[in-house]
Formats: sequence, structure tokens, C-alpha cells
Amino acid sequence: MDPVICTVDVALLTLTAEGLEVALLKREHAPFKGVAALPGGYIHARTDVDARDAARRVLLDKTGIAAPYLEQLATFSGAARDPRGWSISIAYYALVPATTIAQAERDEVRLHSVDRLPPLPFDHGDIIGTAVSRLRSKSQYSSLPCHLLGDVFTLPQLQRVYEMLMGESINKVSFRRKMTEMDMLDPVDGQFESGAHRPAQLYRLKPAFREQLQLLERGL
Amino acid sequence: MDPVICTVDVALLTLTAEGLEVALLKREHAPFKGVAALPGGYIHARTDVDARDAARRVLLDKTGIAAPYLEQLATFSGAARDPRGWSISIAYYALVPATTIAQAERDEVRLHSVDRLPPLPFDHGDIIGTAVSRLRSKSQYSSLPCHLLGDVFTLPQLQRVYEMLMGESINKVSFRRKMTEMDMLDPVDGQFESGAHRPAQLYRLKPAFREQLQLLERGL
DNA sequence: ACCACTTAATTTAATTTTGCAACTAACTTG
DNA sequence: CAAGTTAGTTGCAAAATTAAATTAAGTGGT
Repeated sequence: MDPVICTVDVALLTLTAEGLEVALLKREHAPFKGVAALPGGYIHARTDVDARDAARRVLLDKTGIAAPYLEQLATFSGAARDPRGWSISIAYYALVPATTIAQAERDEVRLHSVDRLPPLPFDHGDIIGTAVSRLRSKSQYSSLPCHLLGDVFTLPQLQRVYEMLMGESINKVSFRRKMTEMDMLDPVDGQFESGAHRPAQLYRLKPAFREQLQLLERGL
Repeated sequence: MDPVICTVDVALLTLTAEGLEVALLKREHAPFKGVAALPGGYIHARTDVDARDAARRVLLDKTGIAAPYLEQLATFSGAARDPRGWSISIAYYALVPATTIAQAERDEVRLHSVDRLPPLPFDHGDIIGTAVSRLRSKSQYSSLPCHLLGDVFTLPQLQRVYEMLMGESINKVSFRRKMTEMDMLDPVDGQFESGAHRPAQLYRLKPAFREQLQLLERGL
């Protein structure tokens, strides 16, 4: 049984005015010390229940962010990806509203547009690319984009999120029909949004879909 | 860096008259010696290029089947899944036509309906469940089911495969329109199928889609 | 040779889904 | 209170999907 380096990496994604961004941190140790990279680390078999638990721990330790939407992405492995030897990275992706990263108040955490990434160590570029593809793909037919918004949000806000992810504008009526069909939102009554115009109804993701995605039969 | 047991497991799926079936083998070594389980084994860091390479090797060694459609499924991990200690299984799923398993002539390889599985070691039940869900899900909007048929096949055969996977009958006209839209089949001309009725046109999957899936914009 | 039967494939018509445009509603600001 | 802006709804046309009917191509029995 040959020794294998076992790690987890997390692509923490968020949506800002700049578009889709990923959180990177300067590495504290060799190899690639000082280079911006995904938050990641060794699996601690003594304390981690499983890889998901390790990913959650690493994300909390390195970014101060707890319990966002976290899903396994894929496992990257091989002899060539790490100079220390044959290694495995079980990669996860996490989605948070941009405000969560600001509230974490960790200056080490820097957001980078996924379209303008610095040179990255290991195969972190591939991991981010895979995470972005997965997010964009699942946005076509699921409730996933909700996790990029805060606790409550309006339908026009949600539509803008879907549009940014899919890269195309969606018909307002169709969008609303689909959201009704998905049946994943609870109206938060009595509350509205401010501005010099008609306020919009606020909604909250139904509790059943905080961890589990709701899928759409025929896409947006 | 705590030691972690690194393995790969392969859910080899095929479609027979009985429905969707998975290949199981009696384990040769402890733990669970003699119990039917998925083909799997340790990663050989000395010789395997990456986990996919390990999965291909394990599948060939244990079942005699080479180079089918093989895709990473998910990684199963944790302290509880293997009595030997904290372990990882990078699980893959493979699709082959039923004939390929017959031709392999390995009596150890036994097909089991995915709906009537024997008690399984480790979390192999979860792995198979995840593989079946993934196959059924991707069958809704991709060329994946083609890999359950042989080199050449007719559209009615392919439609029956899609219908068995999705568990519902599909409108013939819609199905043909979608297949045209996918643009993944080459007609094999001059050849037809026999029987006491009108023979059907034979097709072959275009070479570009033997490894890569073709996706459908809005599902079947 | 021709008729009954079976499955393949296409055509036509009915139904459902989607997308646009116009409309109403609710707010702020001058 | 009029003008401007965004939210949300309604009605209808266009497009896509499904169902039904029709045509095509074979086998086998009489």
C-alpha cells in the first residue's frame, strides 16, 4: 500500500459587481509558499469524520466562514500534481453571499474574478474551472444560485443572479413561472425592499432546500 | 499527516432483459472475504498515473474488461466505512453492453439487478445507489445511454434503452427529433436489422462522443 | 401471388409551453 | 400631484411537444 498525500481543497465562490469570484489565500508553507491558492489542507484522520468534515474544517480555519452551501466537486489525483509526491485532493465547492466574506474580516482572503486568475499552484486552476462549469451548468435547472444571495431576497435580485451565471437575459414572465414551478421560495410578508420605485416582495429559500437542491424538469 | 487507506472502486453497469445490473465479485481477501462486492483495490502510487488509471487497471485485472466508458462518480471517505481504518474510495462508474460482460468469460463476475442487491460490504450499496442515480439523471439530457449498447444499434433499440433508464415511455417523434438535435449518430448504410417486419436503420456513435458526452439543451 | 401481421418511419393535427408586449401597481422625487 | 422607475400581471402569438394517423418495408401462411 503505497503512501498517498490526502488533502481537501475548497473553491469558495461568490458573486459581486465584478461577476463570479473565487477566494484565494497566500500559502503559509512550502511548496508554493506565499503564492495565492485555494484554501486547503491535509485530511486529519484522527479528528475528521470524513472528507466533507475536513473541507468544512479547512474552510472555517482558513477563512473564518462556517457552514455555507458545500458540495463535493471531484477528486483530483496523480503523481504529477504535487511536487511532494503522489497526491489526492478531494475538491469541494462552496457558495456564499458576498456579504459573508466581508463579515468574515480576514484580510488574507482575497477575491479574484474567475476570468482573471493569477498563476495558481498545483492544479488549482483546473479545480476552479471545474467548479465554475459545475455552478453554471447546475444554474440552468436548479435552485443552486439561491445560495449566492443572503437569507432573504427579491425575485428581480434572484433573476439577475441567474442571468449573470448563465450569461444571458431571461424573460421575466418565464423566470417567474419557473420559480413558481420549483416551489422553493417562501414569501416573507410585510417586508419589502426600498428605493425610488415599487418595492419588491421578499422571499426566503424554503428550509427543505438549504442543503438539498430543487431541480427543474425542463430547465429555465 | 495521518495515514489514509486509498482505494478505487468501479460500479460496472449494464442493461439486460432484467433491467439495470451491476457487476459484483466475491472478495478474495479480508475484510469481508468471500462476500460479493464491487471490483476495487488499492491505488498503486508506483505505477498508476492517477486515480482514473487505477480504476482502469482494477477493472481490467478483476473483470477482464478494458476501456469501456469510465467516469468519476464521487469520493467516499471516512473513519467508519472500512474496519481497517480511515479510508478513501474514489468511485468510478463504467457502462458496457451486456455482450461485453459475456465475452469477458470470467465466471467470478456476477450481474445483480440494482433493485435486488445482496448485503454489500463497506458503503458499496451507497456507491451503487449514487452510480444508478447519476446514470438515470444524465440519461435525461445526454448521450450517455449509448454506451449501454454495442457498436451499432437502431433508433428503436436506443429509445428502449432511454425508456428503461428513465422509467417512462418517450414519444417516438420527440425522441427522434432530440437524437437529430444531438447530432451524435452516424448512419451505417446498407445495413439493417432482421425480423418479421420492416428493418430499422443502423447507427453508430460518432467518434467524438466515445469519451465525451453530448448534452441536450433542454432534456428529452 | 397475395393477404394478414408486425415494426419502422414520416406526416398531420392537437395540445402545451414559452416569449413578447402592453398594462397595472407602488413607490420616490421635484 | 405629475414624472420617473421598477415590480408584477395579463393576454396573445409563436414555438415546441405530444398524440394520432398514415405510409413503408419486411416475414410467413395459404
